Amino acid sequence: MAEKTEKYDHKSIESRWQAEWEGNGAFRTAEGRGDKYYVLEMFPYPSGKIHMGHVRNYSIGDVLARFLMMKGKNVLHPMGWDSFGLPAENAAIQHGIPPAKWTHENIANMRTQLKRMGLSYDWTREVATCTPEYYRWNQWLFLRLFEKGLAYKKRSSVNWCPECATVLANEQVEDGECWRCGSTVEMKELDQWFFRITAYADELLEHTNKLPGWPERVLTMQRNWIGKSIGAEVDFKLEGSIDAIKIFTTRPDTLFGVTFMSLAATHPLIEKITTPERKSEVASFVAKAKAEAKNARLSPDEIVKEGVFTGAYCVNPLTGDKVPVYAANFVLMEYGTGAVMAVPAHDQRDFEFAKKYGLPIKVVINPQGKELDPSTMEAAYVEPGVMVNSGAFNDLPSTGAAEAIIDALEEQKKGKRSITYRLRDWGISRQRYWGCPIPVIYCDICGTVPVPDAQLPVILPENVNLTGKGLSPLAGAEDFVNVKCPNCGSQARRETDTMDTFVDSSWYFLRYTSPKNETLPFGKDEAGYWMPVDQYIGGIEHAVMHLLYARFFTKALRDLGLHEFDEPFKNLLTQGMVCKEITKCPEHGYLYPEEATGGKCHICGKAVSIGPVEKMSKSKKNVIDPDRIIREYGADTTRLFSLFAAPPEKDLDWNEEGVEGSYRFLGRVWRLVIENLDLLSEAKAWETGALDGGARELNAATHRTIKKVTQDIEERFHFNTAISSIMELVNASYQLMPTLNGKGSDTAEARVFKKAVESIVLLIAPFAPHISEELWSRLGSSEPVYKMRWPLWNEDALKLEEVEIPVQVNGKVRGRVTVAAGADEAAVKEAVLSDDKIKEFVAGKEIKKFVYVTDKIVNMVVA
RNA sequence: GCGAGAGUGGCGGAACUGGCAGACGCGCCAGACUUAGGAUCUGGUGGGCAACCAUGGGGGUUCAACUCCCCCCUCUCGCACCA
Repeated sequence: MAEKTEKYDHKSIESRWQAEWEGNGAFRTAEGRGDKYYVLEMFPYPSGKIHMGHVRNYSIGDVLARFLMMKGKNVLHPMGWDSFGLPAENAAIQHGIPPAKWTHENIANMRTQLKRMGLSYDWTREVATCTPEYYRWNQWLFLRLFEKGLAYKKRSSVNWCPECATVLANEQVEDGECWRCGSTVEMKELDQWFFRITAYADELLEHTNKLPGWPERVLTMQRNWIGKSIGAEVDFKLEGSIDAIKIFTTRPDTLFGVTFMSLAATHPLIEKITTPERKSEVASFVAKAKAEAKNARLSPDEIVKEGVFTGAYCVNPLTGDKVPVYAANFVLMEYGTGAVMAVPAHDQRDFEFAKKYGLPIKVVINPQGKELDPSTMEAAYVEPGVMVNSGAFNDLPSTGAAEAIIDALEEQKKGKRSITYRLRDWGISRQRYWGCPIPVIYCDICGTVPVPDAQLPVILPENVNLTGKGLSPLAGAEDFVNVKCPNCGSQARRETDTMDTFVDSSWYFLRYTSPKNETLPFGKDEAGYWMPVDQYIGGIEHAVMHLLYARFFTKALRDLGLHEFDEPFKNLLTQGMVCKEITKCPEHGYLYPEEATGGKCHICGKAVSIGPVEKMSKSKKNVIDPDRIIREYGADTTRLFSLFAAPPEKDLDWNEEGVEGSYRFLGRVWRLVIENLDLLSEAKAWETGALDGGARELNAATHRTIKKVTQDIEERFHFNTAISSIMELVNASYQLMPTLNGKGSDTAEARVFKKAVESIVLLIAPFAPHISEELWSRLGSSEPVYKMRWPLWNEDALKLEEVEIPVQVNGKVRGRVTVAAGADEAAVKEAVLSDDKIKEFVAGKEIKKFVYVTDKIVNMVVA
């Protein structure tokens, strides 16, 4: 071993194996049946470059996929592009690049980057949502939903920027202003297409209880978003009118405590019922409340509850009491019926409102064994209790009374049981160019006509003038708009809105199961085999929108007979953000690290502050370019660090020293093999048999590590601890190295060493696949690692002959004894009491208690 | 305000059903090999001179608590007048 050891050259190793995998179609999915596993990472928007969030996301997925392949599963691990969306349009407006060109270049770029990461995707299944091959099925599915009444058109209000003359998505409205030009956003009524997601509200809610593989907080967020409330609708007749105010309440038990009525400022009845003498006051209040509603930045308790009397009265259907009708700023038109029965004694908002305007407070529920006094109450009593002042319902527990009161209302036809959801139907119309055309034609004679299936896809035209101004860019594309009615043949117009891009991503996981299918969006058999996705991995930011839409689509498509399962994603892993400390100059703000060499700002020379750790973002100048890291340290190091630095669900704190540590570790593994290559290629790996000393220890460590890595990956996704245990085995292998010197390759030491090294190379394969392949082939295998079986551990090898037991006296470790593994208490007690160190602590005292946990610990209580 | 999650060395983080707190890595300190080391290998590294003290704080259960129970504090995320 005189000559210098060959260096770990990540560049040539990684490019060689990537070419190898690509050349022989290494990760092409097997079509055959078998024990399947579908690993899916959320597909990216092709912005042009991958970022660290992608690196982390795909590294997690790739560990799983490669691990499961080695475990013998039939793995589906696809990748694609969520490639419609506004950035492409902005690039066109700002730089004159056609969106299609921009997008496809970005895809090509990012695909190269992903390949450089060595990810085990089956690229033959790649999909891009902006291609007609994909979006024709978007259109096809739209038509099926339309036929079932699950897609419909209605007028609704949208965010409208008067300066840009265009509609904005909610996320493009910042503090009530246009993100692009800063002018105040208005609400505008427009015809919009909707998907009737509310038809599935109950099932979407119910099935959150059938997703044990999802994080609880995601399920909670979805439940809150759906927002089911069970209660009753009650009609309050208006005095001197045939009209009634319909309210929704979850507290029918408080119906006898109603002392006034609150309507949303935009409630249609307000104008009708306001008495002439109150008109001007009400009008100015409504105007003020509307203005306030736009500026929704304030938290609810910062907004003062205000209202105005309309002059009208309505009648409590059960008591016949006459109560005044108010318009109030805290009542939402979008929820329930836009009208609320006010019970100040038992609702905090109503309480505050009543106090402010001197309205009566009537107690109808008392806490058990207590009596509330309205004149001294300081807050509403919202808990259950005993009914009072409620006629026939007095003395009932309030929880039961609610049911009884609804029964009475239903009997008298004054109300009924009712369920309200917070969830609204999904508005999918977008007045944008770079999206999937909605396949509908408007004919003056036939009305709204769906495009016949045979005419799909409705191709998105490429020669469109994009200015960023005006409604729907497609409206100006004459060739596109003007069309013959498929029904009657007369001149007609195409729908010029495109679909929300969330439609595209609501079923892409199904398309992957048969991406080339030309007769259906996906084959029923293939979907039946591969679905559901066994493990879905992505960011928490999609907790509600994407994941709810995808669940809805899955259910709707099931009811269309396209497949037969209820839920798309069996297990969900939401990975944490990638963060880094920020560097800030007191005068020049955020700086890139290289702008602050030596802790000084490069402009003014002032001392900069480092920290705190925040999510990587361009504006904070704390981004790290994955390309650079991969170039300097290699894909294996980059992957390894992003998995080692933190468990996947937690935020990851990026630091370059840590990356170097991972690089050093791979170098250590490299040398472990290369420096001992002669011995390793001659020796046969140890299997079973009696061992002692260092060989026995290393063999036990090997099997312990196999067990730990296997369990950490498959049971807990604790990749960080899996990696750390491999590091321990590497350290242990180095410890045995000196004893190998000069010994033959057929000694037990050499053979155990070989077993340890082989195991290390196989165990790091899912994390650092390139170096693993390289070392595996150097060890003499003609078969690649990805075709190897994952190593198994032998429980017998884990068993120890002797164990060292810590001995506690009164809860403090005072010594240790070594006993035979599995020794009984009597034997251990004898060993403990004959130990000199322990004797000191026990001398002259009485042993009150002796606790022995087999092979673990001794604790004695002495006094 | 409501809901969820989290507080452990200088730092990232371990500790699975209660059983030696701080695995592994970073950083730091020493030694070896070297012309040299920012390469590599080896050893050390929670605090305190010690007894002891230490897992956000305070109580409790237990032979034994980062882990279980009660109260409080802080931070992050989500929802936010939902009737």
